[in-house]
Order: sequence, then C-alpha cells, then structure tokens
Amino acid sequence: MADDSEQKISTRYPPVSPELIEKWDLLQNEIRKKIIHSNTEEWQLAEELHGLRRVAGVDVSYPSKDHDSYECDAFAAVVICEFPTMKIIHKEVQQVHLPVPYAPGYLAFRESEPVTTLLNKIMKDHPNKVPDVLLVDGNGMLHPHKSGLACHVGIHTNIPTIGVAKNLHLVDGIGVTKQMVQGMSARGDYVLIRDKSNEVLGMALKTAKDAINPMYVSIGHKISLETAKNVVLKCSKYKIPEPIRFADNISREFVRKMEEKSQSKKT
DNA sequence: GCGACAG
DNA sequence: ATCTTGTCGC
Repeated sequence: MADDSEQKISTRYPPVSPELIEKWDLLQNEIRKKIIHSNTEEWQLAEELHGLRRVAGVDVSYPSKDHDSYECDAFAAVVICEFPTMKIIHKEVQQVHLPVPYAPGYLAFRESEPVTTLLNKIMKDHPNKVPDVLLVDGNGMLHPHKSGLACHVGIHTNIPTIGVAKNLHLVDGIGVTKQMVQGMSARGDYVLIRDKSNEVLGMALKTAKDAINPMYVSIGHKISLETAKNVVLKCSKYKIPEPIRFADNISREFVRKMEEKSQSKKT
C-alpha cells in the first residue's frame, strides 16, 4: 500500500537511503499497532495520581562538532525522581554510539535503541527503583505516523510512557496557530492537537506561568492523554518537567567533560 | 510554487 | 540537538 506521508527532507540533514526509510516505515507501523492508548495502572485512576512513586526523565545530548554527521557518539541519561517531590533517587549516564543520523520523523531510529538499553540495564540492576512512568523528550503519538520516539521506548520497556517535546514537529493536517498558543494564559491551560481525521494526537500544554511557549505532550504507551497531562503538570516546576530537565543537565555535563578531555589531549 | 520538520 | 551575552526577576 502506497504511503502518502512521505516527507521532503531538505539537504541540511544527512541523507538516509530510501531502502532504510522504507524499512523504518514498516517498523513504525508495527509499533503503532502495539500502542495502548488508555490507562493500565492503578495509580492512573485518580487525578491525584495516588500510588505513583517514581517518574523517570530520558534525554540524549550530543557533542557540538558531530551532532549533524551521519553517525556519532552521544550521551544518554536517565534520571529517576520520587513523586511528587521530584527528588532525584537515581541517575545514570551512558556513552552511546548512534549509527544513523537524525531525520525529521525518524528520531526513534537514532535514539530509541540506546535509551531502551540503558533503561533495561537500570531495571535489571535496580529492580527496586523501576520507574512507574517515563517522560521522553520527543513526541509520542504526535507524529506523522503516530509512532514517535516515546512510543518506541514505551513498547520496548513496557512502561507507561509520555512524549514531551519543546518544539512542534510538522504533522500534516494539524492546525496549531500562534493565536491558540497565545490564548493560553494560566499554567495548565492546553489546546488539543488533532490530525486530518480529527483524531487527537496530543496537546500544547502550558507548563509554567512565565513560559511563553508550551510543551507538546502526547502519549507514548499505556496511558491516556488526560493522565499524561496530569503527570507532566505535577512534574513541572519550570517549563521543562523536572525529570527531563535533570536528565538534560546531566547528559550535557558529560558531553562537556568529554569535549574538555579531547581538547587537553590535543595540546 | 516553495517551504515548514521532535532531537 | 548545539552555538552564545546580557538581562530581568524572585
């Protein structure tokens, strides 16, 4: 069956072979079919999220020099926070090799494998710290094929997962205007984002009072969008939800250390 | 008609 | 994602 959602990717991205794209599209379809769109856990039943103990943030940071090359090394970080205090109870960073470039719509094929490997390692080594829900920086269902990075990570770890993106990724048919975003004044305000067939893919959510731009929230796996919104809000002190913000800081820190190291080596 | 495009 | 300075405010 022909797929009309093929995208034109400008030359600023390293080229990915049509064969690989074709393979990725098939894999994304498989992921999409496996996604559970509703709540599956006890703690998701009440708005107060009673019983939710641990929330993990997942992020990958890149060295400045080769983040745009076909393959590169990067640092993946997972930070597990206690809910609702957001106190860090575990953090783990891993240097990873990313064998394929970033291509719009195909972030999962760059980041999901190393991230799931790290998560599975934590689950094995620290079974008492296994997170109840994952916050992944990137989209879940708010994606051209409804199977963004957060969906992949959720399916591969079998943990409820939420996609949280700082920027809106282009999906044809969605109508999100600046006016809608400007219309949000209070923390917790949101605008649902639907596709051509009027299906809800995610939402623009105002997570902080003074944040001009919203966060884009969508489900990854085993959670409803309504519950996902609650989790993200309760984890957000600033614009970026705390677990992701921490994971971001830590992975960046390691990138910086690595670059300093390679600098002194040259001299 | 061209361009827009998570990280 | 990454590159950067100052600046405003609690």
